[in-house]
Amino acid sequence: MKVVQSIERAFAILNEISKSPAGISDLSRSTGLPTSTVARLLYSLEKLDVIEREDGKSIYRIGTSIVTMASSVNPTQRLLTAAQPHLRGLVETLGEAAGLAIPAGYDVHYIGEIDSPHPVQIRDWTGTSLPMHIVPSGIMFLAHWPDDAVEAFLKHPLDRFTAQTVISPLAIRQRILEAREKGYVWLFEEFSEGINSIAAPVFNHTGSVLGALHSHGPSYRFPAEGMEDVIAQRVMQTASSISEALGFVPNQISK
Amino acid sequence: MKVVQSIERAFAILNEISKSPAGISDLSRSTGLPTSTVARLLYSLEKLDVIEREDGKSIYRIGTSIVTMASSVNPTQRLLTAAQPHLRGLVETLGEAAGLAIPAGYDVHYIGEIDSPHPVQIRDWTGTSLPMHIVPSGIMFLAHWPDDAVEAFLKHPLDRFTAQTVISPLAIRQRILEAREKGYVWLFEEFSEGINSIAAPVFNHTGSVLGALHSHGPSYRFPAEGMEDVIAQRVMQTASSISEALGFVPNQISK
DNA sequence: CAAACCATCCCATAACGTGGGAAGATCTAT
DNA sequence: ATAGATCTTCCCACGTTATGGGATGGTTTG
Repeated sequence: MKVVQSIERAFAILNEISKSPAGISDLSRSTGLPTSTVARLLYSLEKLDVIEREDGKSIYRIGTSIVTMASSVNPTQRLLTAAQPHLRGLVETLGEAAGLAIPAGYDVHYIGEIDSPHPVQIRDWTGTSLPMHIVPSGIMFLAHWPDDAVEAFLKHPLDRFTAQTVISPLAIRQRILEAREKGYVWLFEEFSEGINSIAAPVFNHTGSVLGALHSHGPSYRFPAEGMEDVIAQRVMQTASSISEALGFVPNQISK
Repeated sequence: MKVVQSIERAFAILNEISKSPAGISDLSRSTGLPTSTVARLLYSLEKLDVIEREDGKSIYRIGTSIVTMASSVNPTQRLLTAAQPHLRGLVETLGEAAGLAIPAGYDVHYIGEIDSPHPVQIRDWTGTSLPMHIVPSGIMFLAHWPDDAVEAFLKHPLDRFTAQTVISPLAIRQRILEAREKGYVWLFEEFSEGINSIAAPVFNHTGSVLGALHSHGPSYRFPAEGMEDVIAQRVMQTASSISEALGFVPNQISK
């Protein structure tokens, strides 16, 4: 089937406008369309509240209807969709499960995962929640909280899950600093004996932490000897790609 | 000029989808368009990343390109545009200046105003900032902060601007409670001798406070004898209309 | 003050979107 | 399991509808 021409053109124009507001002839040049065509499309879009302009002026910008539509999308849903292909890629290169989590109070909530191809694999945690201090995604979330919020967290009871679970506020603070600096965290058998895992943060377009990407596997094979750093790089890189897919611009200079 | 048919139809479909994701025949029914037409438009929109669907399924929902476009709009800009007609209306009915402000740290930042038609009028504060405790918009912002944030605010030095300025933490706490309950605040000559003002909050689509609407005038005529409540109602009503224009749904039931 | 630029409007032309309908896919009820 | 109901996808002849050249008038620039 063929894409309807006028719609394709309308969205070409919209994309230009969203990059930076512009007038008819600017848009005619940037899209390569005749001015009369651009004028007609702009007229239509304006009538439909898709774009707007200052009363007299003829500089068009994105209008209310776009914002309204966008506000109807569930951020979690969006994270999942945007991340899907990247998750797949990560699972393929690592050979281990990879998934996504979002913060929910003092817990980490698992929202999606792609399982490892290995016959020996970790169960899928999707839909469940775990305390922040026992999983790397949680440490990553804490690392992006203001200090007083972290202190409040450290004051509430911190359960021990395995012999390795770190529950000392001092050690957790240290670990948070390290997470901030490195951009990832490894946790070894702190939630469950025999499971190691790593996580890196995913940012939304405003630069705040929307969720975390993690990968985990049985400790006998994950991470493979001396591969901690290589894996960390891959995970961070994948997390960055997801952030970018969500509109996050790295090294953003706030205006 | 005439609105381009396919574009009009495409956005009719998009609006339906943003209300709730749907398939071809649902949309055909809700828009009154032939299924083949809907199918073609959906195909086009999907190719352009305006809508998306789960791999196999055919339930369409709003896609990345819409969200990306929307994320490019400056919330303050949007507030100003959406509020414009409502501000005008308020100035007309009250006969006094009305404007908008947003929170900025412990200050209130004035972003726009429409002046009173009176020859005797207050200067336009657009672009300037004032401490929260001396203007009603500021009290309104404080009223929507969590208690511990308010306490932190009250601990920092609170300057006196006029003989009437309330700087006692106790009195400000009281005033905040009243603001929460009533949904508006009057302040009488607390920022400057001879100026009275009132403010009400404006919410965004998530229900958080985006800014505040205020109106002010010379104290010798504003508010007119016994009109405090009537004016308050008008201001609150206008603020609500602006909130709704921004996608805020009153009495929202979170799902 | 002229030249360059821009938004808007008009209209003849045919390209393009349209929608009926068929075929295939999927779901539902018994 | 099976038939019917319902849905999505595909095709194609038709003519409605989008198109773009160009003219007009307004605005900015040098």
